[in-house]
Amino acid sequence: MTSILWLRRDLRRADHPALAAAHSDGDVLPVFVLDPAIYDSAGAVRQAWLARSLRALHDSYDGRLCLRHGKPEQVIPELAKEVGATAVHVSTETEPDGALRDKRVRAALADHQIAWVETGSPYAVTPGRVRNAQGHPYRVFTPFSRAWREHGWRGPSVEPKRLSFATAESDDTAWATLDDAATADGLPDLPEPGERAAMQRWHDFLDDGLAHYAADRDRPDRDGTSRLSPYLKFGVVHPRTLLADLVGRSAKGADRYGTELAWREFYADVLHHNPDSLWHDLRGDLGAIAYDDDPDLIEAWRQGRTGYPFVDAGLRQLLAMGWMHNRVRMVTASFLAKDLHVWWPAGAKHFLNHLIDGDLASNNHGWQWVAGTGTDAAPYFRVFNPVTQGQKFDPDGSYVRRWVPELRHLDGADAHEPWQQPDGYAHDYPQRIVDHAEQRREALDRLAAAKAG
DNA sequence: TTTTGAGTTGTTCGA
DNA sequence: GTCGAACAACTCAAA
Repeated sequence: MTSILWLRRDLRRADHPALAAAHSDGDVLPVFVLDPAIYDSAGAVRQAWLARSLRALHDSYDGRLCLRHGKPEQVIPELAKEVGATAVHVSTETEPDGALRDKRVRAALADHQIAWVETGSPYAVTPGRVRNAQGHPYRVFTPFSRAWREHGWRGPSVEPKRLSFATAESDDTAWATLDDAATADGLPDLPEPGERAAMQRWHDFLDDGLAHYAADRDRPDRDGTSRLSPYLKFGVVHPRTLLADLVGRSAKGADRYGTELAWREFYADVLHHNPDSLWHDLRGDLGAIAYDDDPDLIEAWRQGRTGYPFVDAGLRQLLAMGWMHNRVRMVTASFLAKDLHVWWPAGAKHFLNHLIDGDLASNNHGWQWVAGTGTDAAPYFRVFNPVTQGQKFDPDGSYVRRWVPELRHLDGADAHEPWQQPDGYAHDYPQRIVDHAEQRREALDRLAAAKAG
């Protein structure tokens, strides 16, 4: 018997339940489908990262990965017929578009009496499984995370020792497309692709980073995070693998890291139950908030030319690295939503376009949290101050100086307030495009007005 | 069923 | 400089 292992957000070989399931069916044909509907919507950085990750995946599957280009609902059934596969194995996809796509593929396969088998998902607990006592999904993080931990998860899946592969020709033009993307001009330095690099990074982090994680994770001027998000994005490493390694480590850092993984699972769960919340307010009942749409201000924000050093540093880091520190994601998002009064999807799209780790659920629900339209009925008055956030989390200004060369002549925390320095604008750093205190009041007024209206 | 208390990530003001 | 209170009202989990 031959079965197809259709890989999507599970580009690995280790700890892979769907692979184990396919293996137990007989010969395995590992396949990736380059679907223009998804691929074309990714920015150059994530395309390059996907391309390099797929090359690494091809290697880890002994050069047996079959790459095809096209619509999965056509490609997968055709390929199944071509190789005489009797089943298609996948990890469950829970993101809205992917879930719909799978429904179409599944229907097409059913027409040919080919089985569709879902085993595992990109999450330790598949979205939809964690429920409260009434059987309802959670919409508040803390109770979710408690229930999520209590629910527990399987141990890592044992990798089949000797895989027996089926083979099929790859689409050479698809590989060419990927190779072009992988080597495109102007790409930032990207992480080393592949499972081995991911695990190397993880073990380095366990050895050197975990002990200080709880404190350092909020410091963009330090290398305090695991930087595994690009690998988690495509399932090069599975969170279950990481959680298993954290067991028995009593340090605060281990607990905290587990909590951060729980956030990823929480937002996936929320999105699973509310697919429309991907691009629309989760809480549509808040009343109509008045938004602005000034293209010049939005473009200044995109380019990191707002005149607020911490904000600009983050936005420039995003363009330069394809990555931004989490703390700064919140601050820059707050600036767009609260200081420029722009509806969050514009910012979420910009992030997704440039982030190497751009994850739909985490990104868009993170934005909704900042905008106040998402989960967490948090106080409406939570508006980040871009200056004090910088002073607090980048106390000697080194993060700002790294990404904003116009401010490198300013010492220490002076870099956060060039307007306080006689030579603050000596190197053409832009003036502030809005007054934060004024716009904070404006944002609060608009929320109050929306409520009253 | 009703009630109670908590809710990632903040800021400002005044003592 | 430090610290606590105030900043809405609401949702939701749990007792």
